[in-house]
Amino acid sequence: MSYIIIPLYHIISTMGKCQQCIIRHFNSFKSLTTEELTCISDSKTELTFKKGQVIFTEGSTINGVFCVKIGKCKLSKLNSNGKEQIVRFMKGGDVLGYRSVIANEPVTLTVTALDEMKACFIPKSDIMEALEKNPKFIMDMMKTACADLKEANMTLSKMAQKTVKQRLADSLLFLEETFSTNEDGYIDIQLSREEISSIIGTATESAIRLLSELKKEKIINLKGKNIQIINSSKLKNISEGF
Amino acid sequence: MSYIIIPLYHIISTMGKCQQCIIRHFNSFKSLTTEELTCISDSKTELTFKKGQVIFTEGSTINGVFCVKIGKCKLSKLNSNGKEQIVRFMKGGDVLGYRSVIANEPVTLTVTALDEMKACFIPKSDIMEALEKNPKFIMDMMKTACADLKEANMTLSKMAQKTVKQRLADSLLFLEETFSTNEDGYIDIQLSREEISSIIGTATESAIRLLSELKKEKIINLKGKNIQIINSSKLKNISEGF
DNA sequence: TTTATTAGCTGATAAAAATCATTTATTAAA
DNA sequence: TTTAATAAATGATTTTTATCAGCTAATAAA
Repeated sequence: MSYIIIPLYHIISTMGKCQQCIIRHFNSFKSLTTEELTCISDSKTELTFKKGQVIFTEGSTINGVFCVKIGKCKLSKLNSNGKEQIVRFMKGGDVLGYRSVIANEPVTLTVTALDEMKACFIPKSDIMEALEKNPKFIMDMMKTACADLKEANMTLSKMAQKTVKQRLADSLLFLEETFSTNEDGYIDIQLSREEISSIIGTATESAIRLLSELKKEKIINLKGKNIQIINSSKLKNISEGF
Repeated sequence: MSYIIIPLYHIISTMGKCQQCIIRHFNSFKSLTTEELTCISDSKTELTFKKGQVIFTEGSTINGVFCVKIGKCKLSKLNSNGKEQIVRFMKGGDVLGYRSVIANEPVTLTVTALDEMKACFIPKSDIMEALEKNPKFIMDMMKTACADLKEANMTLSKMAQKTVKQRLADSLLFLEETFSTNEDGYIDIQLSREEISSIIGTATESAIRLLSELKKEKIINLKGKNIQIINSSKLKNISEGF
């Protein structure tokens, strides 16, 4: 069993207080009492991760959860053939690693930063204590788990039943919905063609070909790694198989 | 929003007490106090479902959970193309509908009995009260949700990365592991070829063809709807892509 | 700046899987 | 039991998708 080692250079000297943190209002941590927040604030570690940096690897034991403040990351699984499968994304407000901490098991997914990320590492003991003592907190966490489960089931049935083109259309709509667009209208996430193919579970060449097709049909616009959805209703139709 | 209607004829006159029920030791209900069990026992409804009977449909609102005592059922989703996707199976000991009750949302899956089923319907109010008052119970439920989430993520990555043949091999191994074999060595679940294709997300003809192939290669044995795994290590190899 | 390396793209071909058509079993109904 | 309906099986064909090969563009290193 491997352990995660957090290098010292990640620890930022400028630590904020959890009590003043806005991010917590977007997740289960909103249910924590002032007392609990103070306790967590004292024991938390503020971390930064560079683009491409691995936060933890499949099989590792993590001794706490990561509350994502800013940035985006991918949660993926390495298959027996060596190909990566992206299972989901996380961004500011999401709590990383709660499943492993609650189940008291090693993590089953590898998490990699997709851009400059800031996250707070909160020790397992603090989380478990809050879960045991604060009924509102555990209920909130439970709802998060239920929402994640629903999402996973939906993705599963989409994956199994849709063609590659349908899945690509669906994923592009999902990415826009999840990460919004920047001032230029491009989806606010930068993914390589290989990563896009890892979301939809296809060969990189197929993903590239289908993206070019969608561009030719003027449904999307491509500019390097930037993707803009021009005709989202057409994309929705493709995703539904029409 | 549609509601579930439970016909009277389902209600069995011979109601057992939850306190004496063995099934509860296999799920979160083991954490309930005698007092809580008595309360649930008084308000529960014992139901039977015939093979093929729909327990609830995608989009319905359920006002409680189903504690499966005996029998098997499939949880599926109807896709836009009209094809069914089986997301998971449940059997004795499993709790059906907890996600919907906790999230306070309509169910997202359709549940259909695969054989003669017996289940206890426990009203939402009782479940919610127990969750709020019994920290051990909510923690147990939480662990169930986490286990389900882990499983869903694993299935997702398998679905996306494996070929149809690999998925079939994987599913057969999963079915044997989940439902064991009967005295004749056949997997103890009866599924139509269409249902098998709905697990792996493929055309029925493809599933049939690959099953025949596996039979020809003496890896499995087929006798109507009964399937026997003869060479599970070979099947494992196929599943892994070797 | 030049060179090396990686990522992205495109065509050709092979392999996998879906669809259509037909036949044969199996099960349900008359 | 006979007939009808449904499920399972198989062949032929088409479509989809993966793989291989080669090329260009973009990025990183010297």
